[in-house]
Amino acid sequence: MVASQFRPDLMSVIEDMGYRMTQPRRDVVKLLETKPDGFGAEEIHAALPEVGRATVYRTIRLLLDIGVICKLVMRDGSTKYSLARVEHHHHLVCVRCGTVEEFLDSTIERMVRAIGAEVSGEILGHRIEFDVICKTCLDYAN
Amino acid sequence: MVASQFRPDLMSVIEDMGYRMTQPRRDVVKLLETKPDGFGAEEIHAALPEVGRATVYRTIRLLLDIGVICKLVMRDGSTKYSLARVEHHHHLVCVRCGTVEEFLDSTIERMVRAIGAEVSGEILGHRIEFDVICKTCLDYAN
DNA sequence: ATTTCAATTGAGACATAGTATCAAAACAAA
DNA sequence: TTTGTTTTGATACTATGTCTCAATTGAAAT
Repeated sequence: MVASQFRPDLMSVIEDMGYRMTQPRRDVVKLLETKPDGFGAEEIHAALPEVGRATVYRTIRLLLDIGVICKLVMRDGSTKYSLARVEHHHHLVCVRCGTVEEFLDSTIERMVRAIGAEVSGEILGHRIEFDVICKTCLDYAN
Repeated sequence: MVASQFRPDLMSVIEDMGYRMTQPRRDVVKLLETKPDGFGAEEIHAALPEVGRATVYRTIRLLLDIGVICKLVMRDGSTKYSLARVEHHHHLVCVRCGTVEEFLDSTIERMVRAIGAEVSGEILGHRIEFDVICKTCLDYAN
């Protein structure tokens, strides 16, 4: 099951957390919201010359802390950030076109619980990413 | 089920792949084999002043390519490398003491197949890491 | 044992991603 | 409008890794 597209306005989330509504933050957030397939920090910085590099990184870190975006490590080791539409999910990353799709699956959560029972320690969290070739790319190849 | 400790000699794997047996490679590999809980590149470089930094990184990349070590991304975003005792496995990383345990589980592989049937694209690979508090650390806390 | 030559090395420059510092500017509450 | 805290931008710095290139080395062929 693919995650729904619903997502509250990011800027109001920042406000609700007690952070200030500044112009640089508005600029960064507004741009991020146009990137459904994830984004890199330098890409954002390049697109917003009026916002300092440090501020771009600080805003990304802030959004990560709040939990409204997540950090993805690609197969090639590079980093991408992606809007988090739902709280807990995993990612399907297309290795051909780079699109990132959120993935919700009760199978995974059942599995995590099953493994929790098997291992001797205590499971705190997990990171799961699937490398795929998405439908669009598959179709295009044929 | 935790992966077995068996592993062929790394240096002979390099040789078998047609790469040269050089002194720097021997030094790096010999050191890695003493690190069951993973290692960082700079840690290896610092411990081997007679081997150039580039060579340390090159050797690590070589071992990654061959598939005898794997790259782990920790919860804090830092990178660690870890000996791969078995070909396909996942990791249990203790967030307290840092030990890395390999993990083999048919549940995971069944799950991956099940998800493959659900998604529209084609699954090529996956990365799965569990953050845990290992038995030793749990016991120590009590 | 010596030659040969591609593979490998070390030094150091470069690249990339991100953090720290700190004076100046901008919010927002009073 | 004042005030005091947050936030910012410029820039230096750190960490991790790659690239370049002349010099060296391993090992295969003599």
